[in-house]
Amino acid sequence: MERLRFAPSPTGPLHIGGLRTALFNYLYAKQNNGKFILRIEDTDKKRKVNGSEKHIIDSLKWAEINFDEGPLINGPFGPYRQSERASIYSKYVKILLVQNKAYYAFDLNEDLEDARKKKEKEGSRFVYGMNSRKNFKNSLTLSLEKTTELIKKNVPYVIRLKINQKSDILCKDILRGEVKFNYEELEDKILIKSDGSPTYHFANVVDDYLMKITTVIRGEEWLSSFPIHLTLYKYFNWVPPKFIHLPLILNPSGKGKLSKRDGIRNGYPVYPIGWIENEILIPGFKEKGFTGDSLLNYIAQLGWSFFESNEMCKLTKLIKIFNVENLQKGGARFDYIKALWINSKHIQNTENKTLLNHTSDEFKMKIKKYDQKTIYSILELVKNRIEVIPDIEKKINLIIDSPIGFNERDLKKVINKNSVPLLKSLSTIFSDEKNMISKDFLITYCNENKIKFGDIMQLLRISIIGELSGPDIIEVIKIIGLKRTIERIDFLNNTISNFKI
RNA sequence: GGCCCGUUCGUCUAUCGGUUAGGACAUCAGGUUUUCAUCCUGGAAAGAGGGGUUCGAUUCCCCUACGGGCUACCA
Repeated sequence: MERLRFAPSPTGPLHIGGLRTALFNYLYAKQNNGKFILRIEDTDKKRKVNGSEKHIIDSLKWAEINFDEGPLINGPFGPYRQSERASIYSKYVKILLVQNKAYYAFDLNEDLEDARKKKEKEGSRFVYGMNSRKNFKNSLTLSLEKTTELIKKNVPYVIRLKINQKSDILCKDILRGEVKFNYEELEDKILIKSDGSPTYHFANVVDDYLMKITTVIRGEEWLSSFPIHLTLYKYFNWVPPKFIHLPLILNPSGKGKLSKRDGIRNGYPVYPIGWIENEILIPGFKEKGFTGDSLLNYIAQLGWSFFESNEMCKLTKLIKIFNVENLQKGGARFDYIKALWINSKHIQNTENKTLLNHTSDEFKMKIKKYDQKTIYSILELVKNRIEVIPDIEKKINLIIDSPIGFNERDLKKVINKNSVPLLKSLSTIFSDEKNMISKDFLITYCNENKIKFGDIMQLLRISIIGELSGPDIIEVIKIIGLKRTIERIDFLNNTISNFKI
């Protein structure tokens, strides 16, 4: 059975790059009737951010990416927070230590820093590895007695992975084929930090093994540490899972990974749901009026494609059609305009009842006064003008509320010295019960009285909704009724009568 | 700088050696409409550059350029 995981660090809010990784893992798992696991990689206490784990879980929940095992719900391979698995890591690192595949290192940070700076001056990179570790203070250079003594004296130490082979290492990625690295350039990565906590590399591999992960789908930023991870599998004699390194989501300019700063600067969201920072809310896609389905639909097409690129897909369909073969290798730039377009398409394909469910409680109360048929017909009338969720209320309100004021620019455009008499006669003909108000009726009326049809329609439109653009005004009149139409015509007339033209 | 990954219209992408290089968003023009939006029709728009391999390369290989990732006791 396939078992996949999403393993974020709670160092801040989840962003859509992470959400996409979660999505692909989820799709692959579900497509194969497998399990999707959420594991919180909170090994770095210093970088842990309050509320982050909640944001991750809430975001997944909002997008309806449900995990089968994870914190809160648990499962057979828990705990699912790495901070709660300390004893496991120390048990496994001992195995490496005993087998001489890992070693203690007592170096001071300053010494390492100096070595780094020195190498940097020479124009190269410092690597704590097979060619340099002899110059440092570790259990490979110190005698056994000295090492035990230092440990006994509580001198801080880290445990490093020992890489000793002088050859290439071939790392197999399903998407990219075999990627070649050289062991000599690899660092003796720290496995256990001086505070006893594991680093990502170690905890991640141990947990993937223990949690029986079969396929790892993660971001390309992990490709360079891929050989370290495979070495760990080899040292433990474990069969590694399959690996897929996803291309990154780039910011719209293509310069660098999509980041929070870009989003704030350019006014688009980067988080699925909002995140509060310094007491201000950074809106997410949810707050901007996206549905979970449309966000998922959009990000699924960043770095992956399927035949009908213009087809709107819900999560259930994505599960069916997802395939690894169509994964892209190059980074994909984020395009908010396209995301917005997909959202509007999703909304327009959604049935009225569901759409109304998305509105505020206040609004739901408000529309209770109207019968359902009326509200549905209004919604049908305005549906193709809805791009984000808040538009639903806005567009319906435009019709059921009387305009509080008029758009001044539009008003100036249509009002002239004929407007007052025209409005008066409109008020009169709308009041006459004998008249069956329809488009044809108005056209005939215009022809008989030598009035431009457009003039009448524009006056009607601005009196009823307060501006010059909007849905079919005859339909609006049918919905709101003649009585209110007349009220609105009269109201406009009164308003402009006091106007200097 | 080093190591790794990548590169098809402005953007997301299709093409698994032979295509008038297709679609979508955006854009432009036209049509429908009382307006705007929707919708419909159409246009402009791409294989980074240079070498190979091949009867034939966007596709395979090499070099260069450009972009990205990594380069922490961060993940």
